[in-house]
Amino acid sequence: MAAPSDDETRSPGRYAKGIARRQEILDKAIEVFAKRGSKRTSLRAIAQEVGVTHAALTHYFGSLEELLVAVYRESERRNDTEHPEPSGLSPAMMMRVSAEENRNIPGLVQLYSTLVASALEEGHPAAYEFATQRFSRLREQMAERVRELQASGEIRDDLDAVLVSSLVIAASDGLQTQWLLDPSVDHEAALEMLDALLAGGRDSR
Amino acid sequence: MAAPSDDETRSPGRYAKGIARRQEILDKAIEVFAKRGSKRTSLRAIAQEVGVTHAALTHYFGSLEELLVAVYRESERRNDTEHPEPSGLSPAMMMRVSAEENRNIPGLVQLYSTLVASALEEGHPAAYEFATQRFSRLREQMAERVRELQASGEIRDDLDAVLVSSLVIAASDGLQTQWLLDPSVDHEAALEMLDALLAGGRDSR
DNA sequence: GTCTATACGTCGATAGAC
DNA sequence: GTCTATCGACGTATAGAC
Repeated sequence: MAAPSDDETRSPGRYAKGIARRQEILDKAIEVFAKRGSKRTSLRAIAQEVGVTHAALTHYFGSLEELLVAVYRESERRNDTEHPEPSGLSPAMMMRVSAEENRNIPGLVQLYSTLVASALEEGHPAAYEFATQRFSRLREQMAERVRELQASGEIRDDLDAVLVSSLVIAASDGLQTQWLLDPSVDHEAALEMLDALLAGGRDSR
Repeated sequence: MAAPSDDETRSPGRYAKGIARRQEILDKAIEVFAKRGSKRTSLRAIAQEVGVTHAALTHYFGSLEELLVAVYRESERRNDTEHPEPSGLSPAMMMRVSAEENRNIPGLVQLYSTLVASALEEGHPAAYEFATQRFSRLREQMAERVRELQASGEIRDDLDAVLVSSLVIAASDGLQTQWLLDPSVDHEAALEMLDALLAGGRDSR
């Protein structure tokens, strides 16, 4: 929220040429991820498809993990700008909409899971920073929305907004995992049920 | 559920000697995981601390991933036998109790996340089988418990038991992740809130 | 400033000796 | 049944061409 608009932590300088080239490489890297599934995520494989040497990737991104974070962040940013989120959504539907968009890009959901899992281990600062920032930003946004809906009576006002946010985000992430492993898991219905519970209605399904 | 009591998919034979040796190595591998954190999970590092060559580990377990699955399964099995789950728990509390026990073993939660993330990618059959089995077994157990509590009036009977189970498991997993990354996330309170919502009470917190 | 070429150490896996 | 030896691939680091 307080962060500047773009990620400049590893840009080779603030000159237009370098930034443009970095962006160009990042674009191609995203294409590679979108085209292939979750396979072939090694530095050398990405470099080969992008058309450069693997050393060029580390030159611009510092490490494989930072490249992966950049790919995910940029993909998410594009989703947000190309498909701006409709307003007035319930908490669970907010998560559901963005999750559906991510799912259109093959490999992106796997990339997200990999980054979060890496963040939990020691020695992965880039993944850790990505995951903590993502969750805290998401919780803030969601909590604000929850408070609005509590004010308008659409969510029970006896619930802590931050707790509700953590719960909804957790449910969305976890349900997506279960659904990917077993498509018979109806994650959409489960999120709708959660929404109904938060609203306090008895007519949930 | 229908599976035999032990995992024999990669045992070097059904002779007592080989199985005993495998178990012995597995015991030491678990000690290594319990002692260290999530670090040093390479085949060679584990082998060194166990006191064998890395080739010996692949001989008994086939691959690193299968060894990791065996370590997690055995740890979970010991938890279940040493600390049998109290009966009469609510769904969210069931997850909370077992999660707390897992958290006592350093590195086990990270191992779980790594296995699930691997399961989502192609080319990780051992992790995939582990994750799908775990989730489906957990959902079955939990759904049965939910139905009991619905019969006794402690959970709203207008909710689908399987959906509730998926939701509770997802919330538990996701909240644990958020809590590990940011301990200010009160995952216990969030799970209690979910329990209260499922019960239909307005006096949740 | 960009990028290639190259080398280093480690990885998981495998083959074959004992 | 367990070892040594070896393989190809990995991420990373560095030197130097342009």
